[in-house]
Amino acid sequence: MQKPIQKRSLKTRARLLSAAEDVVQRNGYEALRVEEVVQAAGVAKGTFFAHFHDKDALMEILMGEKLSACFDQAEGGPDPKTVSEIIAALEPVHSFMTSERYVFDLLLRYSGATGIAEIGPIAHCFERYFRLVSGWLEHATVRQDVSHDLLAEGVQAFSIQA
Amino acid sequence: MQKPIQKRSLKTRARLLSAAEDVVQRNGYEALRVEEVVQAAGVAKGTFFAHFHDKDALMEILMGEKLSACFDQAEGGPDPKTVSEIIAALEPVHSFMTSERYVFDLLLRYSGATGIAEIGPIAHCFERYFRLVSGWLEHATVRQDVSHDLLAEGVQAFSIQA
DNA sequence: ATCAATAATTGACCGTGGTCAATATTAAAT
DNA sequence: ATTTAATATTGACCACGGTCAATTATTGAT
Repeated sequence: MQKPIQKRSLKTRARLLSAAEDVVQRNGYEALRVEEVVQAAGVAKGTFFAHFHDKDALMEILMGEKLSACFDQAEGGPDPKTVSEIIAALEPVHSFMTSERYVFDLLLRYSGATGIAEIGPIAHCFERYFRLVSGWLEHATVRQDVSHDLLAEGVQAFSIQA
Repeated sequence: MQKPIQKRSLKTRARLLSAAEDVVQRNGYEALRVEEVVQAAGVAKGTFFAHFHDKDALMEILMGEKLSACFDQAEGGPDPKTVSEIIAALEPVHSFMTSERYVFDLLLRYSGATGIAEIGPIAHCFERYFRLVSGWLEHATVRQDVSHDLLAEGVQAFSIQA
């Protein structure tokens, strides 16, 4: 009993996302302007907000995709065995997280640590972060006196503080 | 060799702060509008930004004062000895932190965990949080296998996650 | 008291995120 | 092919944070 979606709508949404990626590529996340995106996509501003609840919602999608790509890469390679290997494997993720203050703040806000809000793409990525590290720790040469889950949680918390 | 401050300026600043407190009292932090504050204070909008770099700077001051008051109260009473007593003593702080999502997000952003920014009133409060809890833990009946500082840090991290 | 230097205030103006009634397009039913 | 109901798009408009050249008030020097 949900309203059917016209294919025109899907195309428009794809154009908006593609245009947004281009804009980010050029000037980074913080500098993105909705006006710029809709012009590049060739639609009116109102259309943007028919597809995304607000600017942050678009950002969540863009950053979620970027993070996912980082994790894909990290999962693709061989499992890191030592602490420094783990750090090296996570480097792309952390590099992205700290690339712009705006990015970091938004990631934190939607990480799921902060809230009631329904689970979004970024919170999903943080779960993946946790599972990935936890899995690595299981077969790595690290301290064995605490559970892997707790350590993974520690790594996550540390990465946020640092 | 710093520019002298006229007393008129101090009065204006005091009026702005007082007006802002009234506004918050009525409708909470999130709903505060700069326009409303300057009207209540009887000054022009430009004056506001001559006294505070941006809206967040005012919020930092207001929330910092509120937090400080909570800590004053917590420090005034007898030292809590058990975990549940500690939780009870910190209840006003945590209650305030979670009273509005906007408040929580802003506190987190200026907590000092996130950044390069120079230390402000909120980061100062978080330091106080740390020292206070660390001091309590020294004479409390809690696990002794890890340092008090580490435990205090854990409490702080926990309070942020929860 | 007058003047000069500078601190403080003003308010019209701007940029940008977000809204919504009006309009256009789609697609199913006949 | 028409009609019709639902979906998608439009763009003028608003709200609100922030800017800055122009103006006014203060203060110390003479």
